[in-house]
Amino acid sequence: MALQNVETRLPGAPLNGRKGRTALQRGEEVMDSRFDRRLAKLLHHAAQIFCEKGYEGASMRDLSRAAGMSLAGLYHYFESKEDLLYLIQKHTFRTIIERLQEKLKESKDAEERVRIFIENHLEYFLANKEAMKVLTHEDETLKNGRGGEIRAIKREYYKICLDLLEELRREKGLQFSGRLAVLGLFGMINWIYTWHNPRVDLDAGELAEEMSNLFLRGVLNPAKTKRKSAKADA
Amino acid sequence: MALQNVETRLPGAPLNGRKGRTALQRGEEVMDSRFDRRLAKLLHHAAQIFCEKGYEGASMRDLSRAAGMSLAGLYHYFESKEDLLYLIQKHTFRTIIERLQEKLKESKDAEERVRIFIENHLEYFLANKEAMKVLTHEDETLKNGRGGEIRAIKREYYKICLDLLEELRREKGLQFSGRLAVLGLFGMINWIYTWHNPRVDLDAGELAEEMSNLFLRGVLNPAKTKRKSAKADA
DNA sequence: TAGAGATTCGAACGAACGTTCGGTAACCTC
DNA sequence: GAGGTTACCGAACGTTCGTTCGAATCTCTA
Repeated sequence: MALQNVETRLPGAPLNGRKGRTALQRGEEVMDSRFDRRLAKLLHHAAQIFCEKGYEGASMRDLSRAAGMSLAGLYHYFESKEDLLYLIQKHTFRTIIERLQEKLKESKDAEERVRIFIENHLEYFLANKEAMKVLTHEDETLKNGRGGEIRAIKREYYKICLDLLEELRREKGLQFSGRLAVLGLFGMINWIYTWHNPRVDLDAGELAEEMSNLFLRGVLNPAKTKRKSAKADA
Repeated sequence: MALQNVETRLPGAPLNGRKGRTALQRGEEVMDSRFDRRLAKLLHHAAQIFCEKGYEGASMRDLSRAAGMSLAGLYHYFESKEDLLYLIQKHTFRTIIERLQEKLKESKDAEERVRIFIENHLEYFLANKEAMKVLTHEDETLKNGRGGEIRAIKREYYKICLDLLEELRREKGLQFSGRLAVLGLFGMINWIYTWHNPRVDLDAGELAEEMSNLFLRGVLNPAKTKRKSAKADA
């Protein structure tokens, strides 16, 4: 799995060099070259720093220190700080979607598939806390081209969840707003980075079950309660 | 309602000046002086800018431009950029808690009180979107003294919500984790700033009712569903 | 209306920022 | 082991940052 953008950048002719690609390839496939592996480590360090200080608050010098590489040396691996954030977000998002689609193949039951969605999200979230915080916390940071691309992936993820919920609604003959349900669910599961403490809180699997129960009971049960008016209408 | 910290700063001897307070007071009470009113407007402009660009990404020059005041002039009203964020967060938090406690006096019914909590939160949230985004998005930005003070108010707010839910649980004889329920609820209602569009989405009251229903059904209904194992255990 | 304090400003400070450049060392291939 | 590419670095560039300072103006009271 090569992290970099294959079409536009190859090891051997990596960044601003427009001097003809001398591609380090085997057969047709770009390999996990040393370049790729080093870049992956840099992205990991960068995610930790962006997580801790925020994108704007973190400096390239912080990353240089954490990665044990000179400031100038970093720019061999990506073309700008913005590009760095883009690479982190894209890789994180694509991976979580990829894993989800793999797991969704395991069930055809609508409710079960929603549970798979939640469990996949939380599992990846808690195993990659830093990157996932960067993904959710800095989701308006990127602008224009790179921002648009990330936003497109986000819509894709949203759409998957919406489809799962509407499938459930159809199957059980329920009535609820898909949009509201998706966004309510996203709120619950994305908010976790603000509070989860592995020493105190449940692990991913247990948390996923609890949150699935909470959410699904809320969605599945008929709307029996009517709002009591606190004041008599005047 | 004076915005500033009365004990440490008064109009007339406002900031770095330690030259003896000549307090502009009437009777015992500090008034909404011109100083207070101008400060309130600055906080409003600052909230908009912090909301748009983030705390770190926003510059004092941005604020100077938006407020139509010189860069140096700003420092007559607060002592630093960090103080500015602190004043915004403190005022916002204190106001939402104050209003909540006022409204909670109107009902003794446990479920109704939870609904009041949600409605109050969403009402204030949507009416003060910028300040509330700054409150939630920059909640780890402040450190040390000022950060500790804000975190204390946040715990207070958390505790109010937790007590409401445990009151509900006791009254209805239910079983659920209060912590998980509070944080799940907070996720749903705080996440809103990332998606709410007033031209498309429900208004505060309707949204509060929908979210209350979703959440309360999830909490009130018995845990009937057992997790179906997707794979037979191997 | 004189004077004291509140308010505002232009200009500048040092520090930190993202990025670039020319060069050196390490590596791989033949 | 020569030659070309990859990997990396020290030093610096130009810009922007938060903040300060002394002076000018405005406002209110006595």
